Amino acid sequence: MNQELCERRVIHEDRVHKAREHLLHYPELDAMGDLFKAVSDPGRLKIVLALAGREMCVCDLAALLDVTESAASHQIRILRNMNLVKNRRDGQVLYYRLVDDHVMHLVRVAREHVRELTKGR
Amino acid sequence: MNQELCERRVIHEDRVHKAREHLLHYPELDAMGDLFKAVSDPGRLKIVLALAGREMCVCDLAALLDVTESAASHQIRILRNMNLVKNRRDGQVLYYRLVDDHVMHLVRVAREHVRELTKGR
DNA sequence: TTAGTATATGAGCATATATTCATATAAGGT
DNA sequence: ACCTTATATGAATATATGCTCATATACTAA
Repeated sequence: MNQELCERRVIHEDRVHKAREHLLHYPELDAMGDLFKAVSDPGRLKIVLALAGREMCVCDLAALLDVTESAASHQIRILRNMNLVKNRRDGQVLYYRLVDDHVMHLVRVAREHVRELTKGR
Repeated sequence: MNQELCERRVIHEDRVHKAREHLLHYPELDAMGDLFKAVSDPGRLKIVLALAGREMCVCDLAALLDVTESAASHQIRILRNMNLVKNRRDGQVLYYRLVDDHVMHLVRVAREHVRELTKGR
C-alpha cells in the first residue's frame, strides 16, 4: 500500500517485509486484541471465572467483586458486547453465564503460561 | 476475611460463596490479567506475531508498526518486563525474539475464538 | 396505577496508558 | 578522543479506561 518504509531507517528490510506478510495471516488481529483486553481487567477476569459453571446475577457479581452494582453492570456490559457472556431473564433478575467455553480455554492457557513463568522465582 | 457481604444486597449468597472459593484456585489471577494486557495492545500483539519465527531489531519493529523507534522501544519494554521477549546484542544492534512459544499458543487460541465468534456474522 | 426491585446507561471525574520529545547510554568507526 | 548509530528512558501530553452518581428501563407486587 504505502511506501513510507523508504523514509525510514531499516536495518533488515527483508525481515520487515516477511513479518508484514506474516501479519496478513492475522486479519482478526484487532479483534484478538479486544478479546485480550476484555479479560485483562482483574474484575472482568473474576467475572469470567465466576461464571464458569455457575449462573450469577449482577448483584451477586457486585458482591463477589466488592464493587457497586453499577460498576459490575458496566464491566459485564463489556463482556456482553464482546459476546463472552449472555443473560437469561427470570422475572426481575438477569442471570449471566458464559456463551461457551472458548474463554475458559484461553484462561487455562494463560494460567499455564503464568505458572511456567513464575516457576523459577 | 471481611464480612461486608452482610451490608450488601445479595440474592444468591451460596453462589457468591462458591464463586469466591472457585477464585481461590486462581491465585495467579492478577498475573494472568497482566499477561492478557500485554498482548491486548495491537502494536504489542503485532510485535509478538512478528517475532514468531524471526529475530528483529527495534528499528525493524518501528518500521513494521509505522511508529517511532522510541514508541517501539517503550512497547517492547513492556513485553520484556513481562518476560515474553528477550534480546541478544550483536554490536550496536539488539535482536529481539520470543522467550518461548507459550505466548503464541495463547495467540492461536485467541484467534480460534475470534474466528468462531465472527463465523456467523 | 403506584411503589419497589434489578439492572442499564450517560455524564463527569480520576487514573492508566501510549505516544512524543529530549536526553542518556552503549557500542562501533575514524 | 570524537562522532555516529542503536536503543533506552524520563517527563509531558493526549487519549482510554473504570468508577461514581444520577437517572432510565423492565419487571413485579400491591
